[in-house]
Amino acid sequence: MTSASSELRGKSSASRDGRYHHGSLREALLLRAAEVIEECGLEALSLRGLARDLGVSHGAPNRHFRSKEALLAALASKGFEEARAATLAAKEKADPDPWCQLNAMGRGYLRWAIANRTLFHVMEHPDVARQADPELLSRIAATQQMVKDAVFAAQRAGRHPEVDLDRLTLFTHAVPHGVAHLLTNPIFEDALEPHELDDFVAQIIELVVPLRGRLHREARS
Amino acid sequence: MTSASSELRGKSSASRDGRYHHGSLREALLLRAAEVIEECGLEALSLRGLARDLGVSHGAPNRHFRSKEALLAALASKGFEEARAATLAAKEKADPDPWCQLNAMGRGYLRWAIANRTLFHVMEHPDVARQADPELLSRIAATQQMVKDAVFAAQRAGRHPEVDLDRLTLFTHAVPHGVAHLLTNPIFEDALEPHELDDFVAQIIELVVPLRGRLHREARS
DNA sequence: GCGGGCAAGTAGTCAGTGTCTACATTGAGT
DNA sequence: ACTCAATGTAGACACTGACTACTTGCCCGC
Repeated sequence: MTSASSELRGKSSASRDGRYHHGSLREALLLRAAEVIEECGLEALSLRGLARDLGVSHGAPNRHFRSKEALLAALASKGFEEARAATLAAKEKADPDPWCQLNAMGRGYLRWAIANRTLFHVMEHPDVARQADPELLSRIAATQQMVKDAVFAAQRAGRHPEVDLDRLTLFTHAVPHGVAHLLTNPIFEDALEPHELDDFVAQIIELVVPLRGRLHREARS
Repeated sequence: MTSASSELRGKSSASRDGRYHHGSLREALLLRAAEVIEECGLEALSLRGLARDLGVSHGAPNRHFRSKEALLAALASKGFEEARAATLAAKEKADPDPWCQLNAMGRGYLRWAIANRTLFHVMEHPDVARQADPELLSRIAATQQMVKDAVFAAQRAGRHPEVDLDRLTLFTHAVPHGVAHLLTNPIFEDALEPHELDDFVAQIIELVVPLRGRLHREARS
């Protein structure tokens, strides 16, 4: 197992100049961790490497995260919160029609995931899910509920009334989720030009929550 | 980081009795690795732990896998092959109508993923994708091509003729993929009763490749 | 203002890990 | 029978996560 971070890449951000206390080590750790994962992969992440990069002693991270998994859980928690916020923001910018809102949410979620692939992958890491961090769990539950509510509203407005709500929610959630997963996987070389991203996302989501024929004025996001 | 395997759980299968050569260490390693990941998580997997469980010295696994990642890649490769086989088998059992075939493939893939969640997760592990094992890559390409061909056939038979083939393929692939991902994640307690699995899978896939109104006699699988 | 208490950083240690060596054992083919 | 490549062994090295006891410095009540 290689050592990751510090030697492989120039210690990115500042090795706090002399001060005994870092000031915001917790946030710095999370930030740097995301960088390292992005560049070197999840297995290459090490608490000691992070400590080196930030110019603190190897034990310092333990003051903020009981374990490596706890750090990952915090990262994942941050990711769920950001994803939820992005999805919610997209919803609120959209037309009040439930179909439009659900469509906008799908696009918002998918765009966020593509733009934040590292967090997205950490969120889905099975080892993260395995531990029951209460903050993490509550944020996940909040995301789930948000999706379910929107799916319910759209269902009342005529979208697949014949299907059980939970199943419909799962399906609806799964599409942007799965697409993001396939797209952000290094296996599938992401031949996705930035300029066609909006169009791409819109067309994919249109397959799940079709807006064709519906009113179509919605705020740009 | 805890030590994983051996102490936590009784060494499952045989510590080869005295023989110097194990006989089929490679396969045994892959099998045991899947067990350990299933029970203790991916991070808890260790080559030394596997060696202990199988009763060989700590260096033996290196004869078969250059690195831990190589072992994971082999596991993933096996997963892609199995998934492809399961999907293809489902296709060939189905009615020759392209819609029916695509629908059957989706159900076959989803059922396989639910039944083999461990392999499924390894296949998607970003660190696995990061390394370019040629066997792995070719199997992934084969899977992709299989899906694309089936989507193409269904498109010629009238399914979403307005959408670009690559995008439609991505969407079609993403649904069972995403659903399996959400379902097999320990976060969402899988309140999926085995007896309702077939019905559940069918209803989800029906949302992607609707068969309603089409001929509906197909072999049970 | 000052002194105690406590959060945050340090340094050392320990078991466990991946990966590399050099060496030992086997079995298959000539 | 003899070779030789494949496979397993044993030891070493640098690294890791996690624990400990110790140090530093900031904040708050007096």
